[in-house]
Order: sequence, then structure tokens, then C-alpha cells
Amino acid sequence: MPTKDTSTEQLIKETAKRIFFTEGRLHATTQDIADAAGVNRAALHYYFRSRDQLIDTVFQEAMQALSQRLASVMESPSPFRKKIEELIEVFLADMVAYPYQETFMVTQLNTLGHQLIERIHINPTNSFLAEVEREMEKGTLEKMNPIHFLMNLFSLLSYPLIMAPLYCQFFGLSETAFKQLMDERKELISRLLFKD
Amino acid sequence: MPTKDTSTEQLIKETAKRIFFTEGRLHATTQDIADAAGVNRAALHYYFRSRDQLIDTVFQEAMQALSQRLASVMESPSPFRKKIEELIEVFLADMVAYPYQETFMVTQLNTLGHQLIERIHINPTNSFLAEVEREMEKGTLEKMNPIHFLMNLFSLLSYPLIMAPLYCQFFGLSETAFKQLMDERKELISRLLFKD
DNA sequence: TGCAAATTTAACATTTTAGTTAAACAAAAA
DNA sequence: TTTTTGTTTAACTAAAATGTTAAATTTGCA
Repeated sequence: MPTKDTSTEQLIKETAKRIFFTEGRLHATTQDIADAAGVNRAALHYYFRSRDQLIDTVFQEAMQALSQRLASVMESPSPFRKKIEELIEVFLADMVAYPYQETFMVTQLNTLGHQLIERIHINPTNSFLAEVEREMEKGTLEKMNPIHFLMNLFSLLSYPLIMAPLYCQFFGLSETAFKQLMDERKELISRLLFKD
Repeated sequence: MPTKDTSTEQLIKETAKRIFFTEGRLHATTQDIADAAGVNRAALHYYFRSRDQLIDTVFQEAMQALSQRLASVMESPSPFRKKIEELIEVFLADMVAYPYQETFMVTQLNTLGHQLIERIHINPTNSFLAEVEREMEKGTLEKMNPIHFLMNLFSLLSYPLIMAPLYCQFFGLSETAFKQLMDERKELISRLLFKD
């Protein structure tokens, strides 16, 4: 029963995402992807026409996902502090599943000379930035350019997971010990940002 | 006058580092590197025997550099707070010059299945971690696993520079506006970590 | 200067990766 | 069942990337 979306096309895409975003093998070939998906390499061309098309699809969907994830959290009706805690929860879960998603995107942007970025529409984070600024007026957050607040937040969430292979080696951590640490970070990040 | 270290071999290595670490073009070919260095591609093989060798050399030297940078800062005789501010200064300058150095290393580790990491000797950060712990006892820092403190520090320093292409697009920042922000971060990070 | 060593190059060979095609196969419809 | 449509595969071609060689060139020094 063909043409279902839970079909080979989907499988290939999912596999590509796993290799790129989860395993962080940014140089993976079509062969690598086909093998991992358990299909012939030509199937890949059948569904995506070319490697570049597949990469592009994966890239656009990642950008889409990021955009939506941001929007859904930022437009949540919860009060600010709660909203940030939701964001931490959502993003941390996502970083565990796909630690190299953003790295993949940046690498693509760097190699393709930012032509890609023209096509990208990003929903306004402005209302959220304004909300952050109001919190700073209230004194809940230290006064700074609200962009810093967001950068701090994403940095604290993302970087340790990207650097996991290095950190585990560096600090002599087992995988479980590392996971334990990552779990601790949920409250830790919230506390750090809100200084309480 | 051959065998000088300021020679072609050095040039090739520097160029490779620029492409990988500065420009973040992680898929660059030997041709790309040779072209950028203004030498014949075979020169690359003359000095490094193979692409893998060149990559390996670059990787090892990056690891070495990171190790030394860490050691030099951690073993500084300054008092703790000063020491951290030195670290921020040093690492931020380095991240501006080579934002994708760590990304490159992690990507290598991910593709080569962590065989590389066996060969890596890392000088003990333990004494430094102990020092961090003492500061927590003193109350200068919030109590937590000192590894968190280091992760926070490196995250806040590194991640915004890695994500620069995305952030500039996202927040509609010009290059100069972004640089301005990065400059502000020196004091900002210090304040955030020390809660003052 | 002229020799010897190191360096650089051009031309070629090999390997890897990407892309194409036509035929085999499977499933649904006639 | 046969036809039709969509899917998958094996075999092949093309292009790109890596690796090799031997000759030309440069450089330091006897």
C-alpha cells in the first residue's frame, strides 16, 4: 500500500534526521543514509530527486520545527516565569533527542553562503522580547538587552548537549552520570536566570 | 630555504583551521583548502600524506590548544573572581576568532566513533573544580555540582557565537550590532555567574 | 657557479559519491 | 486474472574527491 506518509519517504527523512541531528554525523553520505534506513540508495533519489533536495527538505523542516516550537512556547498563556519553565522543559527534551539540529542548520548556512536564509520566514519574537523587557522593568530579571536573556537561555540549554562527547571525556563522566546532570539543569537554569 | 615553520606546511594548516574553525565550512574538500591557501592540491599530500592526516593534525592541535588555554587560565595565580574574568576574556576572544573549533572536534568525534578520544590526554581540571567548590562554600557562588558552573560558563561564552548566523537572522541584527552585543557579554556573564 | 636538497607543480590513477535507467516486484483496480 | 500504478532494486554512468608519480622549480650551501 504505497503513497502513505508513514512509508519509505518518511522513513528516509526520519533516518536522515537521526543521523544528522541525533548522531551528529554531519558528513553522512546518501549511502550512509540509505543503509541506515535499510533501503536502496536509488530509493532516495526516487523520493527526493537528489541529495541536495533531501538535505534541503530536512533543513526546511528543521527550521519550521524550531519556529513552531518557539511560537508555541512564546504564545503560551502562562505567566512569564511559568512560560520560561515550559520553554526549558520543551527545549531540553528536544535537545536530548536532536542535539545537533541547530549545528546542522548553521553548518548548512555556512557552506551554502546564506542563500538559504533568504527563503526563511521567522515569526516575530518581538512581542516576546517586549514581555521580557517588562519583566526587567518589574525587577524579576536583571536589566539588559532582552536578546541577551534569550541567548543566555538557549546557551544554557543547548551547549552542554552539543558538547556532550567532549564533556564526558573531559570530566570523566559516564552516560548515566551525564544524563543525571542534564536533568538537574532544568531547575538550575531557571534559578540562574531569575536569580533566586 | 625549506623546513621553516612559517612555510607552506604552516600555511596549509592555518588555512584549514580558518576554513573549519572560522568559516565553519565543515565539509571543505582538499581542493577547497588548497585553493584558499593558494597552493597545489598535491602540496597538501606532500606535507600531510592524506586528507585524514591533515584533519587529524588539525584536530590534535585544536585539542592541545584547548587544553593549554584551559590550563593557563586555571593555573593563573589571580584570585578566583579575577581568574574567571580572565577566562572569559581569553575564551571570548578565541571564540570570535575560531567559533567552530569545538563544533569541528565534536563532529569529528561523532563521525569517527570516538576512537580519536582514546589518544587524548587531558590535564586534570580537578584542582580547579575543587577551587570552584570552595567558592560555593564561601557563598560567592550558588551551590551546585561544580561541573555545572563550568558548563554554564562555557555555554554562555560559546553558544551565541556558534549560532551567530541564525541569531542575526532571527533578531534582525547587523554584524556590527551583533559584535556590540558580544562585547557586552563579558561583564554580563560575570555578573550572572556571581549573582551581583 | 653548480650541486643537492627541499618544494612545488602538472598529469595521471584510483576511489568514492552522486545520479540514471530499465527491469523486477508488489498491490490495488478493472 | 490481467492491467495498471506505484515502489524497489540491480546495474551502470558521471562526476567529484582523493591519492600518486615524476618532472620542473626553487633554495641553501659547498
